[in-house]
Amino acid sequence: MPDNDSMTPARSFPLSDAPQPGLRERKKIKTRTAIRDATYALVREQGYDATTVEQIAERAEVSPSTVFRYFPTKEDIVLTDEYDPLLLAELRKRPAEEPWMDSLRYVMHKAIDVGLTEDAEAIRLRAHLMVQVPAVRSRMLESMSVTGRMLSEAIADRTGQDRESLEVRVYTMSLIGGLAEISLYWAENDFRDDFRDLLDRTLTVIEHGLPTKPDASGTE
Amino acid sequence: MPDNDSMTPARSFPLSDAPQPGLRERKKIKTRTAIRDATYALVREQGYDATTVEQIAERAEVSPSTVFRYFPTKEDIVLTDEYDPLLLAELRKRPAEEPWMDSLRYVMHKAIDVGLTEDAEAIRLRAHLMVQVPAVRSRMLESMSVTGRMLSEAIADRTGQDRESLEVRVYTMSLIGGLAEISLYWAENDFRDDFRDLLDRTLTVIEHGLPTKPDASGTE
DNA sequence: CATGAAATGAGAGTAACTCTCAAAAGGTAG
DNA sequence: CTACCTTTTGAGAGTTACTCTCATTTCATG
Repeated sequence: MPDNDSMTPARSFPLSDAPQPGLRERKKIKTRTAIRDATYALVREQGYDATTVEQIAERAEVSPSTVFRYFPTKEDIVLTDEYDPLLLAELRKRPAEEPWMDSLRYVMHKAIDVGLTEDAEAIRLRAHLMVQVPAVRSRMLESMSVTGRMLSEAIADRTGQDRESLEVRVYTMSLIGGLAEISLYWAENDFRDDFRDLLDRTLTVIEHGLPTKPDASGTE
Repeated sequence: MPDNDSMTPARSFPLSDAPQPGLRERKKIKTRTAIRDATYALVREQGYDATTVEQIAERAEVSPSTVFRYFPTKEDIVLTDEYDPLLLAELRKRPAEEPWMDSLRYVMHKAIDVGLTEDAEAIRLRAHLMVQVPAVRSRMLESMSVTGRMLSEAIADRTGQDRESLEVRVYTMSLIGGLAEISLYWAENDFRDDFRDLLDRTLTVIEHGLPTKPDASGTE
């Protein structure tokens, strides 16, 4: 642990219930963030492919075995986060009368605000790697589709559909696909756009489809 | 059934322009299909993970090096096909007045009809692997998103949007995500459904969004 | 402090790739 | 058919992500 925990500042809300369950658990969290921080640093220095797990282990001061004990794949070290369950919880908290899309918009905005203020650098790096490293992009899509499965349960409940219906599954995955594309677009355009704007435009497209003619009254 | 070309029957239309450019090219095609057929056979016998590239090479009677020369990754052996450019071409052939969704529906139907009569077994195996092997699923999404990039150009042209606009990209990827989900749904339900029905229902969802209430008048 | 459980490290092993270079086969001109 | 050039192939060594096992260390608890 050469430097401080700059990458993971104090959270404004708890991610799990138990605050300080014991020395063992605290150490595990420390190891986890140490591995992640080491990875981020090395990737920034050398790039993703040039960074080996051995190097990561060395800098994080753990053994390579331990790295794989904490993260199933190298890609997971970069892109795992803990926002998903949080997002789901927030979503279920929204009033049932609220139009579904409004709920989604609200929750996504909130998630972005939190993420962008807390882990701005990490989020950009992640989006950047998504563009550049196919393996990371793949894993991201995979991970998002897992999120999607949970999301589809929430959507099914809200819209009164069967959870396993094709319609819900397709709708959710199309949502996920669209959301994934935001990050790529954002990173490819050097993070110039406001992520919130991109999100709003994306949700509008998914809600209403493509405008048939180029829209001159848009935000851009 | 080990040897003949049962896996790749005579095509009802040409995939590339040059028919018989020479012995060299013909041999390459033969090697390519030999590797693919060997892979399919081995995967059916032992499963995907248990099948090594060495075994594939042995059965295809080539060296492991050659396998990697023809396919960049093991997953690509399973899921590479040549339908994409075909599909794009068909799409551009549709009359410009035709509503966009109708064009897409028509072309996808055609692709499914062709694929399902020519490579029915292979397509099922592929869908099955998509469900079971994460690496294959990831690679499929990746490959579909490449297709998506081409698709988005066609969509952009047809709808009069900029090719690089966020809207087109998001729309395309949401389409891709939805389409990918069909295969998963189909395979998870043991191929009981008619793929064409699933496709129609999927396109309807993408076009009109989720029905707010479970629809009793549907096809099911 | 002692005892049990969990986490770690060390090391061997697998398999998907990558790179290099020499041999073989296809294509072409005399 | 022979000679020559180009493309393709095979052999082999090397890298790295990832797995498994087992002994050792570290925390928790009575």
